[in-house]
Amino acid sequence: MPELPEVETVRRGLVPAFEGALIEKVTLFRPDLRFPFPNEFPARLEGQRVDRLARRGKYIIADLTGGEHLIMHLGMSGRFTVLGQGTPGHYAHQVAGDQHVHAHFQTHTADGGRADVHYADPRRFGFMDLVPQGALETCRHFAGMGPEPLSDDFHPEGLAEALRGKRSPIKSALLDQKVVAGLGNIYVCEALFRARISPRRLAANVGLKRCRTLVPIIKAVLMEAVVAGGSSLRDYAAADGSMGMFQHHFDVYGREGEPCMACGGPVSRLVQSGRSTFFCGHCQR
DNA sequence: AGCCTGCCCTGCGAGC
DNA sequence: TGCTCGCAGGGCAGGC
Repeated sequence: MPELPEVETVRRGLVPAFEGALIEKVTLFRPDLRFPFPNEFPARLEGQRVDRLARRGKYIIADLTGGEHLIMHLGMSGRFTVLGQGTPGHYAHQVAGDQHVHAHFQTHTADGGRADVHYADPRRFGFMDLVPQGALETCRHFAGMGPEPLSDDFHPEGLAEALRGKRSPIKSALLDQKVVAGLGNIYVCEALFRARISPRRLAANVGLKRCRTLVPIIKAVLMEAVVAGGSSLRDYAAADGSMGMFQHHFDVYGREGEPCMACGGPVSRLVQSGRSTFFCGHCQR
């Protein structure tokens, strides 16, 4: 899954089941996702309470009372589903019928309710990890990660500085989580279109002036997408199973050959860093 | 040092 | 209908 808006939508969907909840039981249906689960993973979670469910870039972070942080990344196809106590039959059916259930959390929520949360990831690009208290910023997942795009830490001056001298195309630079956290292929394409900046433009040639345009646009695109519940293409759904809606608002993503919303010319596609870029060659310079 | 390519893995739709 | 191919929202190791 995906980019910041989708991860944020999933985080919000998990809050009722996780935040303030006691993790009673953890079951692993296989020993690994992309990487092996941490040693003694279920035992280190069971009996822990989740103080807070946060997000950093495309990661969801559960702060555990015992001190460790549970890091969750959904990769490309990871999906959390929250099932209430009232649907045990439904849950059993899903577990029996779904070959891709890789982890299952049973929680006792703060208001006395119970929830079953399961994580399934067909493509297994996702992973979970445990990080010691106080080591979040220095752990391998977050060391060097760029600012949160929706925070005040992300501003035109900072972006211009991060891009200075960079020889890669702006498209690739914005996908780099060290430049800014949480952006992925969809929202970079959309933001560059709105900013009328060519994805091929060298990052070094996106100076402060263009950053003053680009930064507010990145924030706007992400905020709109969060409000819409993210974008559902193939794998993504929120933790309650609902679909995001922002895919209906794409200007360029996935629209190769279709008319540009601004000039009516055809939307183009090219491959950069092995990924599809969608853009309007007429509007974006 | 920093950039790019290839790879991890499975599923799905398009095209034959 | 059934096969193969290309492609998919991410991140990392390795090579240059």
